[in-house]
Amino acid sequence: MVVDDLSDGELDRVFRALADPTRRDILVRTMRAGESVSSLAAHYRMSFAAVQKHVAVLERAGLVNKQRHGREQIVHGDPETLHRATTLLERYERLWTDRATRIAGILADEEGSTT
Amino acid sequence: MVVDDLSDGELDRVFRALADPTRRDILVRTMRAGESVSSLAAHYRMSFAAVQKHVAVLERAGLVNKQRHGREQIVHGDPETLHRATTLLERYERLWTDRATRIAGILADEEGSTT
DNA sequence: ATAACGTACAACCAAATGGTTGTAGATGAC
DNA sequence: GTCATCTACAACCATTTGGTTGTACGTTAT
Repeated sequence: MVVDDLSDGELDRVFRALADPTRRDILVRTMRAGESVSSLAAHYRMSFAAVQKHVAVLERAGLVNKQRHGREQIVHGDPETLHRATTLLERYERLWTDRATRIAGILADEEGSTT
Repeated sequence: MVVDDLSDGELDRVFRALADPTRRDILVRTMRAGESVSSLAAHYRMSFAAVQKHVAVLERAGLVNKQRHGREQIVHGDPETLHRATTLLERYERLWTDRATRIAGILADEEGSTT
C-alpha cells in the first residue's frame, strides 16, 4: 500500500496552505460541501480577490479542486491530499514510539548479556 | 477526552513550522533522539545562525523544546504538539466521511425506511 | 443587446520570511 | 587565567506573502 509519497515541494505547499485560519476555514467548508468562490468570499471581511488568492493557494497544494458549473466555480475539498499529510504526521509521531522501543531493547540487552 | 485545543495562532505556527524541509528534517532527527543545535547545524549547508532560527520557529510552535546540558542546548522533538496537529487533520478528514454518511442517510430515507 | 454576475489576473504595497555576517555572553578544557 | 566552543541576538538584504484596487472576460438573465 503506497500510503504517502508527497514530495518536499508538495509538503511545503500543503503545510503552508494550512498555516492560515481563513484557508483552514475554507477547507472545512469545502470538505463539508462544494461552494462557489463568491459564496465563500461572502463569509469573510476581506475582498473577493483576497479569497480568490486563498483558494488558489489551497488548489496549488492539492487540498481543493474547482469544478466549473455554469458561470460559477465550485470549490471542493480533496480528502486524498489531506489524508497524505495526516499520514506523514503519524509517521513522525511513530519516530517517538520507535525510539522508546529501541531504548527499551537496549536496556533489556544490558540486563542479560554482553558488555 | 480533550484531544485537541490548539488555538488559531498556535495552529498557524505549527503548520508554518512544518512548511519547510529543513525544519521537517530537524523535527525528524530530534524526535528520534535529542541533538544539540550545533550538531544539527552540521547537517545543513546553511549558517549556524540560520539553523538556530529554524529551531526557534519549531520551538515557538511547540514542536520541539530545548534542554540545557552543560554549554550545549539539546533539542528534543515534542510528540504531544505533533499529535494535536495530527488529530486536527483527522478531524478535517472526518468532515468528508460525515458528509458521505449524511448523503447516504438522505438516500436511504428517500428509498423508504429507517435502517 | 445590454446589464448584472462570477471569475481571472495584473499592479501595487506593507509586513513577514529565510538567509547572511558580525558581535557578545557563558561554559568547559587546558 | 586563557582559549576554544556553543549559543544568543542584532542588523541587514532579497524574496515571498497577504492584502488592496482596477481592469477584462465569459456567462446568464432581461
